[in-house]
Amino acid sequence: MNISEFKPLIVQGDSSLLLDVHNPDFESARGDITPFSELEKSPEHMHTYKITPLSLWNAASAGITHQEISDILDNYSRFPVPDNVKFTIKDIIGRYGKLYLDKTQDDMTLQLIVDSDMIYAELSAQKSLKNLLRPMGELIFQLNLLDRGVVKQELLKLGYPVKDLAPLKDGDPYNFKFRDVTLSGRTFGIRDYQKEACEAFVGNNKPGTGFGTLVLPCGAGKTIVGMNVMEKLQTNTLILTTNVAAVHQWIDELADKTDIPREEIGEYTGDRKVVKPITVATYQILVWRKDKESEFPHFDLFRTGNWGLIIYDEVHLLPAPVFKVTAEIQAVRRVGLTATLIREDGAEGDVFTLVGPKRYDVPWKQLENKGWIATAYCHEIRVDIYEDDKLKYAIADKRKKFRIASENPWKVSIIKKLLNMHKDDQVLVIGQYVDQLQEIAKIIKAPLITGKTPNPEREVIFDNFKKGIEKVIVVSKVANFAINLPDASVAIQVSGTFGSRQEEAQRLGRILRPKEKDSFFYSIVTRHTTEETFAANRQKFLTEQGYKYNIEIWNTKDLM
DNA sequence: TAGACAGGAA
DNA sequence: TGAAATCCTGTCTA
Repeated sequence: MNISEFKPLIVQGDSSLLLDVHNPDFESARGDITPFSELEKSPEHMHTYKITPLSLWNAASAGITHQEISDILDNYSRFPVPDNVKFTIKDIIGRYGKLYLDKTQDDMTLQLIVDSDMIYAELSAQKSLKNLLRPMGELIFQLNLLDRGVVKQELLKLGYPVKDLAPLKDGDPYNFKFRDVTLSGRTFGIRDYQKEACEAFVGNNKPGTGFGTLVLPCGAGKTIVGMNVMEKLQTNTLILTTNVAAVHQWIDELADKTDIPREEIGEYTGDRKVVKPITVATYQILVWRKDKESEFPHFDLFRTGNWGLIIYDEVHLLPAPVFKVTAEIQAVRRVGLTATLIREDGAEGDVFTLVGPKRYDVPWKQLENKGWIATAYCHEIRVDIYEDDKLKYAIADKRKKFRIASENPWKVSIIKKLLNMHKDDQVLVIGQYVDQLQEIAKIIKAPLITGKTPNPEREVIFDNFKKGIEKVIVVSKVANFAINLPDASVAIQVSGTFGSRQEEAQRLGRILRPKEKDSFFYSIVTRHTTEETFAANRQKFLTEQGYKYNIEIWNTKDLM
């Protein structure tokens, strides 16, 4: 028998990759292929990855060559890698850098340089580019400075990623230093991977660097990485976040760990509109407008202030109108921070072109191995549908079905059992429907926090939880947003959004912080219902990060 | 000046 | 596919 029959990977002609989960080389193969492919399906025996143009260009922008990718595939492939796959990889990777943007003599235009007559002809004939690109001959197009982002977007749609070498403008300088000892009295140091992420972004100021996206797990200190970038660039910075609590957290962290005086940090939100050399704003205030027809009154924030750097926190949530402004201001250095580049609206391409390609990514497992985040065990518990719901389920439409399955009363019994197993741990019970959570909270006698819970009340509950007076709290979708939610080591998910991968990632992230202790993540799902399918989709992201879901079927007889 | 709350948005 | 949370503005009250 040929030894290659035992290799873990099957490369198919349609650029999909099948990876054998039970193979001894599974882990190393997964680590090697994720930089240039995306996980599509992760059932128990075979995982499917897909090589897409975007995944290849992200790899290319990180400096991976087509030869390296082919070698990785050859190395793990059970059968000879189809020639057309290798050819496609070479072709697509080769497109990265074929087109590039550069400066011209004057300040109002840029030039797009292509490397072949064919592409020149193709782009000249493109309707969508007619008003944007002016053919100048000798493989050069001219474009207006303001169209820089739109042109890049259009070209990506046509399958040509543009390498942007046109110079970035410098903002006003702003000098500050990190503190050795923080205001709160802790010694402060930047971790190795945080430094690496920062360096991958800054790129020694070479042309084609100074914009990009950094992917780091929840709890890995994205704020620190952002501040590190600021410290390298020493310039006026605009920081954009998803909510006011995050705005305050950025301000507190900056005041705590750098010598920037508080009065030089501006808060630009619904409450306060203060612009300072360092300004933190929400996305929502930027996209606010009176009605659909009027202008965005707060967009001026981008143009005033002479920013040398814009930080897009949680870039996977960046709203569509902000992409538009970002397209306009392509000359400003910008960094996107996120735990996952997946967008449920599929706008990854816009992030790639307008904010910038992925420059850095660490698998969660790697940080776990190094001890920066807790070791987590994930379990999916499947239980039968409640007898009384069977008929209702059968005749319900799709959305009702999901709700009935989500609110399966057996789940409460399972929660009780799990709480018994984790008597000494701090536990979060997380769910999607307030009605269901109210009932659970009543039965297990634990406090409930939903969006309606007033802030002072939340504080009290959080405080009791931190002190250990309260061992369990029940939380609704606030768990996805509230950054002041205390650390726990066990999370029980009773229901979740229709297959949202980033939600699952967020929720697991909730229990990764207490690193001295192992963490447990339970997801309770009703058997043989639509909930199973959505749960499988939710888990994809975590599977990609190397987490293994233990699937258990719990018998209802044991729950009575 | 601060807060509480309603209403609309995405 | 739907429910829930959040944000911003404007208005009212003290």
